[in-house]
Amino acid sequence: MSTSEQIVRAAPSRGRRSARAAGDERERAILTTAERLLERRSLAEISVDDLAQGVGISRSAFYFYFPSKDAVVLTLVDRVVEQAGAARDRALERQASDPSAAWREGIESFYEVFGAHRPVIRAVTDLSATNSEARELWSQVMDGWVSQVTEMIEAERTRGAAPRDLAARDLATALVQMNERVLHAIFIDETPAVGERQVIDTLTHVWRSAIYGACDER
Amino acid sequence: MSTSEQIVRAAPSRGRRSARAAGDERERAILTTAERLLERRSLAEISVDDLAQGVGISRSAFYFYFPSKDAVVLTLVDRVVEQAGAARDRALERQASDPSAAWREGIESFYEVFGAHRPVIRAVTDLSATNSEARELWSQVMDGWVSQVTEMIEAERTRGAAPRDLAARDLATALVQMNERVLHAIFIDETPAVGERQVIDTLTHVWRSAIYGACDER
DNA sequence: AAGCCTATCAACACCGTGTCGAGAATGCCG
DNA sequence: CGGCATTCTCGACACGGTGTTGATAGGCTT
Repeated sequence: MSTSEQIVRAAPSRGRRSARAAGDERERAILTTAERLLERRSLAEISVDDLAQGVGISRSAFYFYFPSKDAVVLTLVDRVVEQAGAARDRALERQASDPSAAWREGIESFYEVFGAHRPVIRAVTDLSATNSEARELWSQVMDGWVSQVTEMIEAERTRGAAPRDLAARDLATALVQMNERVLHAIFIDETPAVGERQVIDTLTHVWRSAIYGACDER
Repeated sequence: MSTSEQIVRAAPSRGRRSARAAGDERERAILTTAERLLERRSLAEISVDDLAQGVGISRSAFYFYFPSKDAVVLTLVDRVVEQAGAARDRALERQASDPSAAWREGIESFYEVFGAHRPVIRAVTDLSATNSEARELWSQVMDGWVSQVTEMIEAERTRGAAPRDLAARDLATALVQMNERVLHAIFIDETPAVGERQVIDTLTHVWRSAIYGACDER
């Protein structure tokens, strides 16, 4: 806890050109408005004008703060990405002490990070249809999870607890993508979808059996 | 010439208002043009004008044949859906004779149906971001697969070959969605993605172990 | 007061969509 | 043949959304 970040990450620069100003408030207001609107409507149904009106400025004033609607979403996503990274690291630490429980906990954090920001998740996947930056950002997130899981699988194999039939990375990729897809379906109320009450059990079962189960018959 | 199909299938009606005409040819030309263009560019990068020019008619003439760009894609998808249904039924028949081989074969047909129409698949997922009809159509396809797989799992359980830990339908949903996501990633060259050579093995392994493996520890 | 940022907006140019009404082209029937 | 309907095509328009630009206002510094 006690996150004492004094230096703001010089990072992405998706927002306004210059830093520092009273209008920082406006910038944040745009972000929260976007998140609020995304709870009710899909990204495609939200115009720059909606965003501007939601904050009480004109459409063109919006462009002072963000170069486009997409940039707003990407900024929102950046935050979630950061949280996802933290959750991932926490899950890794846990593995050292209790490998068997780690899978379920990893899946749970996946669920929580995604679930806490459903509108943002929905927006970034929608955006990925048209925006390559969104695709790259998201694939970076996925890649982080996959690498993590690959390492974890390999650790279990080294320990002698898991068989070596498949390339660990392929297996990890399939499992992580399953989680993404299954949770996404739940969060946007698709049908068919796994029941939300059972989702953790279901995913955990598939993970465990796939990782520890031998590949008897080819 | 001599096109002697007098009764056109009363089917989907996505296309032109009236039936019957020499312009049937044009309608088909639009569809093949769309499929061709989708091989190079994403749906968002294709305008109605591109489609019209590709066929050699004016943009407004296009609207005589289809009410919108989306309708063209949906028509294309209808075909694939039909093929998917056929592949699905074939897989089911196979199960009766050899339950153990059926899983792999089912996954292979999934792979083939998807793979044979990559541009169309890409288009319908992109379209789902903005078009509810696309979402419904696709979820119908998924639901078909899930129901099929649920039955197959239950058959194996009745036979005493598979344990009953999880709700069969939840498990089936997770597995089918995994396939969708994993194959989709491969087909649109995402990273991370499972290696295309190993994908059938990887997916089959996860399916088998999840279906036949007991859920030892909760 | 002069000058410089920050912030705001109206007006404009642009692009893609979908509609409408005015006709060609084609074919059928009397 | 000539008249009429259906099929098809197009130019012109209205609309809605995006992103840019140039003019301007207010505040803070020096």
